[in-house]
Amino acid sequence: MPELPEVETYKRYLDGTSLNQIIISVKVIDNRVLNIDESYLRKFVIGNKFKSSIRHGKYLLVNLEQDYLIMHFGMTGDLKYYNKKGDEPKFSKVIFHFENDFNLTYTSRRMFGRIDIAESIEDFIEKKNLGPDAYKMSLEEFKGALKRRSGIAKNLLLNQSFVAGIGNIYSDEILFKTKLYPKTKIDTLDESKIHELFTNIKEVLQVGIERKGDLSNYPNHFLIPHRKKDEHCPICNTGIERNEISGRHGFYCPNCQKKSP
DNA sequence: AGCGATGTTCGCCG
DNA sequence: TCGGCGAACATCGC
Repeated sequence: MPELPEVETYKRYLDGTSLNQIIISVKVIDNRVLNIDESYLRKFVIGNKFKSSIRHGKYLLVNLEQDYLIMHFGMTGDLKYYNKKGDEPKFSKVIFHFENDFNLTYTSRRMFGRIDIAESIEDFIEKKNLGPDAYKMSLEEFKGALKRRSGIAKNLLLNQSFVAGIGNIYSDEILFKTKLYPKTKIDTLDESKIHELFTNIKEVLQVGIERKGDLSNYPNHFLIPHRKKDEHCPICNTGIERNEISGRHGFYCPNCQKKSP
């Protein structure tokens, strides 16, 4: 489920369950989710503790004593903390077993997520070429990220090198709230629209985090409950349209989100 | 039973 | 060089 609000929810879940316990063992059920050798993962993790965690974009970086365990969740990743042996969740791929006999499992159905090790946050962000975190960035950072950028608004929001954390669903929601046609060229926006876009990125993600990334029960005036065929805009009742940009399909209101800004 | 899916990456092309 | 595009990855629920 993971865009930024979901990953933030996973972070808080991990922080609330799994910190400061010695990791006794690691069970790798499917090593395709590992970017590193199994033995290398063990070497860094076993006998260590998760000290704290940081989320950058859709990545969760868990601080070991020195290094970082990096988790990315792809489209179907999740974390579960559980005790009983029989409770091992479906799609578990890597399980961290703690001294108190509880386990934290990283699950992935479609195998798009990855687990990695990094020596520092800065190295990792640089290696992945990630932009500033969409939720934590300042207006100045956002404006900095926009410098020398062109292209259409939807693609830019999805581009993790521009700003990290926004995915397909939240990009649609942000564009909807800002009343921007998804293919609006970003360099045509004036200062006040840029500011509005920034504010809406924050507000939409804030709501997402408050709702723990659960998309199933959003207020009606959001686009999220209307992301399907034959739905109507909750603001103006125009039929919601669907288009495809760079292989992702998105939804928008052709009346609220007019082509020329 | 086929289609589609909240992500990333890579190669191609303009 | 950059941006847009499409494919590839892999799996399962609807």
